[in-house]
Amino acid sequence: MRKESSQPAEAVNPAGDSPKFRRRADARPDEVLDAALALFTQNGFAKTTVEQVAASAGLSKGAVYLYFPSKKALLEGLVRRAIVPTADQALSVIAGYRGDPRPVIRKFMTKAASAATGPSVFAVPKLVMREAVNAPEIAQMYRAQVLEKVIPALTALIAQGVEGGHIRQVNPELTVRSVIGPLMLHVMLAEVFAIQPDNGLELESLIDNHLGILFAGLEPEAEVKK
Amino acid sequence: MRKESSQPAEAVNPAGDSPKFRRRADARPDEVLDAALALFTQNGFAKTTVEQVAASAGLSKGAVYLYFPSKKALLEGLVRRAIVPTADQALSVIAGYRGDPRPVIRKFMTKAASAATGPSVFAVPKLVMREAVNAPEIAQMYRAQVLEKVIPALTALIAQGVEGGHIRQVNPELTVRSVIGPLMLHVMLAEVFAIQPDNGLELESLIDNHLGILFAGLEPEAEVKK
Amino acid sequence: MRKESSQPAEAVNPAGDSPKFRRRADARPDEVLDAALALFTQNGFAKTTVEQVAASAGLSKGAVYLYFPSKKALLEGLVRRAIVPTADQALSVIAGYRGDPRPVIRKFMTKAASAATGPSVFAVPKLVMREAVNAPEIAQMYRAQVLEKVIPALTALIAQGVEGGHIRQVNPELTVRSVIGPLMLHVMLAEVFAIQPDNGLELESLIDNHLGILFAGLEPEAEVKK
Amino acid sequence: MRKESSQPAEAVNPAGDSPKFRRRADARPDEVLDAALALFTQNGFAKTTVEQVAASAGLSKGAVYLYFPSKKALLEGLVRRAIVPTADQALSVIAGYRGDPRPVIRKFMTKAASAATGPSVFAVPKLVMREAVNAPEIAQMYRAQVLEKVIPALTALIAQGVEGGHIRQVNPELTVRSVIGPLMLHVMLAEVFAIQPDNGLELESLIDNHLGILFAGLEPEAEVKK
DNA sequence: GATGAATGAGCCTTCATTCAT
DNA sequence: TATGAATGAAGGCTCATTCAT
Repeated sequence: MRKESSQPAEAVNPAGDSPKFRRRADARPDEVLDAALALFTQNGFAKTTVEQVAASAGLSKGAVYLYFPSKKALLEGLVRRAIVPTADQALSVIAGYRGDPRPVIRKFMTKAASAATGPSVFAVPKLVMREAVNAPEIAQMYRAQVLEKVIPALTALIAQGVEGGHIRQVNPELTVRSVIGPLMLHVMLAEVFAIQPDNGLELESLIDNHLGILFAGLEPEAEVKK
Repeated sequence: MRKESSQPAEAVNPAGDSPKFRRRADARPDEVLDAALALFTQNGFAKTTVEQVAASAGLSKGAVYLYFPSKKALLEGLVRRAIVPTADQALSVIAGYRGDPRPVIRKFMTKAASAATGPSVFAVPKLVMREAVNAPEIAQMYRAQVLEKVIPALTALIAQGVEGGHIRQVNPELTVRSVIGPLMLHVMLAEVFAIQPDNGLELESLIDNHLGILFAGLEPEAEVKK
Repeated sequence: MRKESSQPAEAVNPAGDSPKFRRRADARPDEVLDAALALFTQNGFAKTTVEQVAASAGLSKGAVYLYFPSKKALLEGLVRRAIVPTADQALSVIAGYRGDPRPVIRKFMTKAASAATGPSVFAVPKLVMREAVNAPEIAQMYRAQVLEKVIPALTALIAQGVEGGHIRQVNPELTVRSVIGPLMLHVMLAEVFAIQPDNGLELESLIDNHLGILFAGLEPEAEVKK
Repeated sequence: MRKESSQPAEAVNPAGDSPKFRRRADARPDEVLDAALALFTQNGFAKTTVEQVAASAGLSKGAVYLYFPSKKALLEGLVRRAIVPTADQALSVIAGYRGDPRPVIRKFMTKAASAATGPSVFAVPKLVMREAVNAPEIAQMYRAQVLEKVIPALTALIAQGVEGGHIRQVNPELTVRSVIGPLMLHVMLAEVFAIQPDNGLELESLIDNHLGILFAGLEPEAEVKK
């Protein structure tokens, strides 16, 4: 339920941990990032002090700088850590699929939603959106590493669906917004404004309702009055 | 030497309430807000200094405090100023409508999109989203004054559409996300990450494509394979 | 005995100064520099904090930054303020003189020595020497603005003396070291190591003794056993 | 993997006092000092970190503290190491000489200059001058161990030369400045400001030119117009 | 002896806010 | 009203020094 550390943190220190003052070796950077993620998410980047991060990770302020050269590097590290699994997961589902895109889209959405149970999965994207203005390099990194992989893949998925006649003639690029947008808004409303549907933030229901409409709307023969 | 406000500030205050030559009268606060909006949007709240706002509005730093008691009050003022027209516009379209909700939804979306040509319409909501964490009172205000008016209204619109048999049996609350989400994502991608479809940020195309799918998906008889 | 401010500080505020809280207008930067000079001289640049400078100038720490953008800018300002009078004074004595250089050298040395009564005249050059390593831009500035004016001028003075047969055939460039070096060493020993001749730091005696030897050594007919 | 010291560290400790294979034995402190000298000279004391010194000496940061109790102790050690040979060399030349001081002065200057080919000889004095303010104890040490031996010795040398009628009636204490000052200035200009005569930093030429003038100026019969 | 992770004090710099004029 | 000099609190970052291993 916690980080998927890029370092094999546990393997390094397999023996029973001694109480207070142990060199947690390579686990430390990840612990710092965990603390940073929690605080950045809760209070925003600007309002979080390095000292808070350090304290929350059980270190002194100076120690943070042993692992990250600057406060901004924490943000960058956070994004970098989240990037690989995210993008890979997404792409592994979509990769080179041919046929009706709807089952794949459902799988994709379900995966995203189930991952979203823990707070950490959407935390980074949200952080990136919020801080993009103040840290354009990081926004750029996220764009290059995540968005420009996931969006084109989805676009291609839809495009081939159109070409294969599995779904209606739609603009694939724009349709990607129709696929993801509702989920994003749902999460945003909930986490930014604490606005939830009456019976809670049930991602499953949201996805069911959303895909019900979306998939019907993509039916080839569907024709509508305006 | 004074900056000409980009908003027709005079129009806001059309009544002849200035004695003889009061300098742009009560337009001043509005000019300050204009400056603040531009800077907050561009650089974020935290990275914008009061002095920058003052300079950009053609005032001295101290003068800003004649109109606004604190920096945060600028944000609040910005939101407050944007709230009334936004909510009213939205509600005036939706208010107590009975029948197929789709034409109304189209009108609503078109209105939003056409207003969005200028940067200032989505600027405030985006600002609020970004700064909600740091200024919960303001998020709360926005929620109370805008979201909790617009969302329930849309929900009701959809609900009565379902009840009247004009659209399929969907969850109205969740369907609101399906209506608005794609537009929001479209704008966010464009403005935060500079990701646009190949032929530019055409809101019209987006809305056409989006509503094409959405409305088809809402057709009462539409039934889909999964 | 104090600063030769480049700003007409007194002229700005001619009326009788009111007690505590007066805007000292353009005098402030100079006051800050005075404080900085004293502290940098006494404790070195690195060991002096901006807060000390501020306190010594009767300001808050933040106020220093109203006048100087950084701590290093204080050093730069110090040097810049000292540069113009120094170089000009020196050059005005030497400028385009023709004939026996010795009287001019005496005048030059006397001027330097008499100026050296106050602490501030040699303070800046000493500061520059000490901090040259840490602030190469400043060393460069001093070099360009002072040294590369004064040294070539003295070199030319000596060169024409040699050509005119007023002094012996010496290497003018190297002879400049023979002219200035003893004075510099004298001051350095006194101020860095508190080493003074038995009867105090009498610059006059030093110059008399030094020029006595130097001028004799420059006599055209002088010929020596080794 | 260990750095080869640029100084013949072994030569310092020629006696066979190492058991079998003690790693470079007591050379370690010397290597640390070598590294410190290089870095202090290049970047100044304050801007050099202990870690840099350690790295440059091929040790860990902690190991430096096995040999020197503090950073300042490095400076002290540097000075202490340089003191004995310097002072002794100087004094051995001058000690109790009777007669015309000029040949001795030439020998003294030549020795200093030839030693100055390597950077290390003047490095310590220059370091001391620069850091004297921040480390008064060290300045005091240098003064007591070097300056107060060398200067009085030179003074005595000149004094007996005057008494013996070998040179003109000059103030011996002040004349010491005339002897050493030019060399010091020459080196300072070159190393602090990179100002050299047209044909390079030829100490030989400088000394020839300088002593030519000086010795002529000290001639007993020399009498000059002012 | 040797390592290097960790500490903690300290300094430069920024900026919202105040207030004498 | 309006100014802008001045304040003071706070935060990012560095680095000499310590200490468990």
